[in-house]
Amino acid sequence: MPELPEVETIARLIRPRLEGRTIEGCEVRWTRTLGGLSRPAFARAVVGARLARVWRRGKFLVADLEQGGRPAGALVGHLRMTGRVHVEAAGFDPGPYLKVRLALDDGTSFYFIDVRKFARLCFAEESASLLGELGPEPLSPEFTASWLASALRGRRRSLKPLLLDQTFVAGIGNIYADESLHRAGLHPLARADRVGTSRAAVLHREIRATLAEAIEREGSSFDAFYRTPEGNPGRYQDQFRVYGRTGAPCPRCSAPIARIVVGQRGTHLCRRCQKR
DNA sequence: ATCCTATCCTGGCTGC
DNA sequence: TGCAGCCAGGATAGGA
Repeated sequence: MPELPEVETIARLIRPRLEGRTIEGCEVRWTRTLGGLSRPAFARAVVGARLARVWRRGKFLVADLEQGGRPAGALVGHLRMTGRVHVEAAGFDPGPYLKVRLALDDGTSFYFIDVRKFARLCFAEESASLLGELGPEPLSPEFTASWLASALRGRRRSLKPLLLDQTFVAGIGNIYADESLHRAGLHPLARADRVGTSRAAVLHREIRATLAEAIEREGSSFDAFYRTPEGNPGRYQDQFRVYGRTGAPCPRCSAPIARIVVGQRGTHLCRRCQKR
């Protein structure tokens, strides 16, 4: 699923193709993708706007818009599980799952594609209203070991649901939660407030290392869904220590990787390396 | 505060 | 080979 490293990869690849472009037209094939706005209202808001800046927050892709040099709202995209993004010249075949196409002033188009219809591409006057209450960016300076240690201290939840909670920390999904917890030697069901300061520091370090390495490899493509905007799969799935490796040997101790369900999510761990 | 369940969707897998 | 049924999963909403 597109999590922080995949969305960051996408943002980096489409940024140079989008920034400075003006939207000249739009085609909406599935209204619900717009998250509540009607097609005409969406078209009125975005057509004629200039894509001033493309950035990422958590798992959200954001494009700040301008009209006549003044701020004019933002496009906020979330790929959920099967969303994909392309910026391509005329003649590109987006396939049967195209949801929204934005025609740009250089003849290319921005394609928003989604098989399962969960992904969203929304317009808002203020991007913050769609981003909600997100926790800190795990790769930013404000996400420190001491912040994490004290944030964990106040929570009684299990570690994994907490890491998946976007209001706690932004951008971590099922894959990188499992990978980070294994690397930190922490059990997904361990209670947050029982993780000590030194263990919290290890978790902090491993979350950042996992995300940074995944970005370096342009994310993970463990199924047919995630591709970069250039159509390439990521390369981090080859580095998975636990995710999707049920029964395979733990890379650290060779015990078989177990699969349990935590908060309705498939969860992978090594019972020997990750004690409660 | 935290947990649980349902909802949204469809390709792909399993079992017969 | 065909087909029914189940499953995954990010976010959110509603109930316990």
